[in-house]
Amino acid sequence: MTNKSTFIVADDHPLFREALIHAIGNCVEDADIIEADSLDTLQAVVEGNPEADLLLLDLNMPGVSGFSALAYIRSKHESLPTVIVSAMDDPAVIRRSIQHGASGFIPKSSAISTLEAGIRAVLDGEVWVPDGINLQDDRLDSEEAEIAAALSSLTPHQFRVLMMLGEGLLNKQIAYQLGVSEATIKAHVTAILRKMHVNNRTQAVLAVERLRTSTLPVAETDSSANAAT
Amino acid sequence: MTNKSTFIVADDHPLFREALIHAIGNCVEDADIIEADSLDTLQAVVEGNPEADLLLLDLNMPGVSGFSALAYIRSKHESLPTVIVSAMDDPAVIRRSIQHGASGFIPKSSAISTLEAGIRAVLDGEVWVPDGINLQDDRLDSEEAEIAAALSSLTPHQFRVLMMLGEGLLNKQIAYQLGVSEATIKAHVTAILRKMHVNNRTQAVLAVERLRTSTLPVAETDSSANAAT
DNA sequence: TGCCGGATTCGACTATTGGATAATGGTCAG
DNA sequence: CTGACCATTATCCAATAGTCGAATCCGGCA
Repeated sequence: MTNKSTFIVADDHPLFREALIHAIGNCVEDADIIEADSLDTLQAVVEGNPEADLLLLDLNMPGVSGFSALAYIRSKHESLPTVIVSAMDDPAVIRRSIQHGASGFIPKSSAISTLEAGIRAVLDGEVWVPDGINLQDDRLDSEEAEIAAALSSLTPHQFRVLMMLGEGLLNKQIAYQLGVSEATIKAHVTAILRKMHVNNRTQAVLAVERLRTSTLPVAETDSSANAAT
Repeated sequence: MTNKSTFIVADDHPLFREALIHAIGNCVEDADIIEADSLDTLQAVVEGNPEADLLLLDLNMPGVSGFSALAYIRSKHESLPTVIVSAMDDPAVIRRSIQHGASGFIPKSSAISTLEAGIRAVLDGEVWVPDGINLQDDRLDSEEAEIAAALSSLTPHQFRVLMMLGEGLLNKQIAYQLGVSEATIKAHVTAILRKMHVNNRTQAVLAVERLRTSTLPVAETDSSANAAT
């Protein structure tokens, strides 16, 4: 029992899941593999297997945007090492992944041997990123950290509803898709707005969007304000 | 008259505007310079000077997100060459700028001589981008092109309102800031939703967000897979 | 001058959203 | 078992959002 490892592979692309599973097979013997191809299944699988040894997570699953799922899952399951497997190999994305709690980042363009090396390293407790990526001192943008903290305070249902808000759905549509009454969704939305410290759904969606990918450029922050007149 | 050039410099950072103006002075004699530091002033200036020779536009002005302003202004003033001057020097951003109609892209980190070279090249009718950037065949993402097309169908007021929706403002707040009644804003919003082919403000905001910066990763399309087996 | 079309404006009406409160049932930890 | 928290639903109410029709303004243009 104790030496049988459990892996969760979350990616909406079946062929890619297969590739990942194959690579895992080369890293450990006798591994339990659980697959997820959507936010729904991912949540169910993670909740149902809190003792899993590793989560391989695609940054882009249907129903989840950018770092939201990573930040959320990490906050709920701190003992579950998570490796991001993404088509983006932008250094900024890699750094932000680690800052949001990932234990590794493996570009989808990696060679199989690289992929396996990454998995092994993380299983050994290391933080693994591609060669040439400098993690050093830079910290998570404070605004982004606040949003991540707010996300971590959400319940699983609330998180799911928030992601659906992020698709521009009406309460009524969300209620239908989740099979509950509109009143329930309204209660969730109210709770979400409170926890995210915003006043309406549009602002909640904008907050989530900031965890998507590019916190724009360098945001001139400093400077003035005077400009106005 | 005819040989006096008019330049529009749009950037919210006064010091940087000054630097740009100085560089322009080294490129042409006797130039009329008009400055803009916000979406409001930019719109006013562009509308009021349709015969300007060149627009130097920052990608990040308060009140405008990413490529929205570029796409919009280009569609309304096709004869106004526009050069993006941005702190981002990501090749993808440069390519998308050109795809959205810019005649050039000059990183803010450029040497002054480079900046001037870029301005001269564009004034000569060329398309100028930093060395090493390959513009080649790739086309604008079709979804992004649809959004840009929708933006180009908006009236100036509608565009301004849409950008304010993008900040999560209420109709009431927008009405106050623009000095009109809430009913007017509601009418604008309705028109915007129609033209953008969406059902509510949140979806409109999400569409605009897609022109912000990173059309996420490479959208799995191709590949994948092979890595496997 | 006078007409046309689009942009802008606005009020009235309806739909959706946001917020407060309350009640029920399930789960989990102490 | 009991209390704490979550999910669910309902009801009621106030605020916001969105639609429709209409008046006004404004820049061409015959």
